[in-house]
Amino acid sequence: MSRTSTHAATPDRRQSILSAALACFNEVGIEAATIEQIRERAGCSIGSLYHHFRSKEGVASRLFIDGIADLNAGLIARLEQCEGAEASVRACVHHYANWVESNIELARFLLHSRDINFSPDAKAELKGMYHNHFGAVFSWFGPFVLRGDMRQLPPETYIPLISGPIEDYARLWLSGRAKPPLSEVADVFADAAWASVAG
Amino acid sequence: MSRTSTHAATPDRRQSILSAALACFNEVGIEAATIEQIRERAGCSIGSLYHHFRSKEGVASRLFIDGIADLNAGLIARLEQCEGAEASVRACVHHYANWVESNIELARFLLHSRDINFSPDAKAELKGMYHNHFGAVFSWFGPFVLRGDMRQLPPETYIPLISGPIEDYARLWLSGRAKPPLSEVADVFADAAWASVAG
DNA sequence: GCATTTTCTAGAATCTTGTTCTAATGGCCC
DNA sequence: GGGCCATTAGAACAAGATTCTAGAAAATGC
Repeated sequence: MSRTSTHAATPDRRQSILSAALACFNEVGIEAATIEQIRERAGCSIGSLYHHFRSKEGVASRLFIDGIADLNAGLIARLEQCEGAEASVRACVHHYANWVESNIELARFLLHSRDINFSPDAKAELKGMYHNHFGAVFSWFGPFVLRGDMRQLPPETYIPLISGPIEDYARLWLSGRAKPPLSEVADVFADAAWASVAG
Repeated sequence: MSRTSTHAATPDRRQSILSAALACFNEVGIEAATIEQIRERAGCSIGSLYHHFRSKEGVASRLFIDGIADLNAGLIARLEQCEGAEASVRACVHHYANWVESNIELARFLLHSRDINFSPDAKAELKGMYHNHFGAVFSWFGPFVLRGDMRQLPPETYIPLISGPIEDYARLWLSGRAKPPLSEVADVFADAAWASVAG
């Protein structure tokens, strides 16, 4: 048809759709955001949107999965530069705080959206990711527990103990209900995290 | 029209709709649950459903608000029977654990649904509730802080420190990713909570 | 360089589903 | 009985997600 600018090749349609969707989702929520709004903001057609993502949930899933992947990868990278149990535990808290402050919009989306209707594929991808991540985390911390630097507790309790509070606070902060920035309170949470798992 | 049993007065349509909706929401999520599914499960008509609740989100809002109200009221009642800071802090954790175990379906809904599109009315109701609740909680704990039984920290950090871990664990447990029941691990979290805020 | 295949874009048509609207039913009080 | 209100029913409507067909651009093979 007419060679309007809309048909302007494929610079990074995909990315522009993700950005547009992130903004829309954060403004009104996944459910209330319409394809039309996302389409308009991304400056693309419906067809294009559905070509890159299977559905609206598909866009949300991609944002979610890539976001978590980035957060997780950063943690592993940071842990590998830590010496000892205490530094590692503190790093978990500080990494979380840093990441949220550097990725505010994405963090808002991740922490706000617990009920995306993942497709079977997305579910599988997410499950695999979690499996690898927790595997890596536990093999990092395992030796500290064995050596007695960290207390032995039911395995499923470590993550809530270490990350639960900072995550909860991040939600408060992102929603505007808490004022002190994460960087300012991160030490409080790092202290608490270490105190709760120290050997 | 024909006097079928469906038109059977008004025993508690309202409640049956709420129960049906809760089940549907938990099975497939708020967005994916259709009015038709809820209607069928509740054994009522569309008109009846919309008579009792303004919209689908209206049903979700009611479940959410009433759930939070019950959880909060229980905490206040329990705190009033506590002597001292440590017992109070521990009570927060244990109350949370008990409540979730006694209200599994509702808890699953509350902890899973962060992005209900509340109507302005619902938003106002929720805001008022939180205001009262946090007011009550802080006036309960305030004296302990003044007296030095509890550490002085940025006010917004107390709740994440005390409730964050058990809440996070509850999410894990409700989603089946953690096996030990809440009652079994609650002490771990109560210890951590107290350690993080003790004076 | 040209043919072909694959990826991408476009937008109309369709289909699902939330919501509104009108009519009817049952109890209740006078 | 007759008016009145709360409740129920289900058809009609509208909004919006998704599918479908057609065509344009890029990539690939020769």
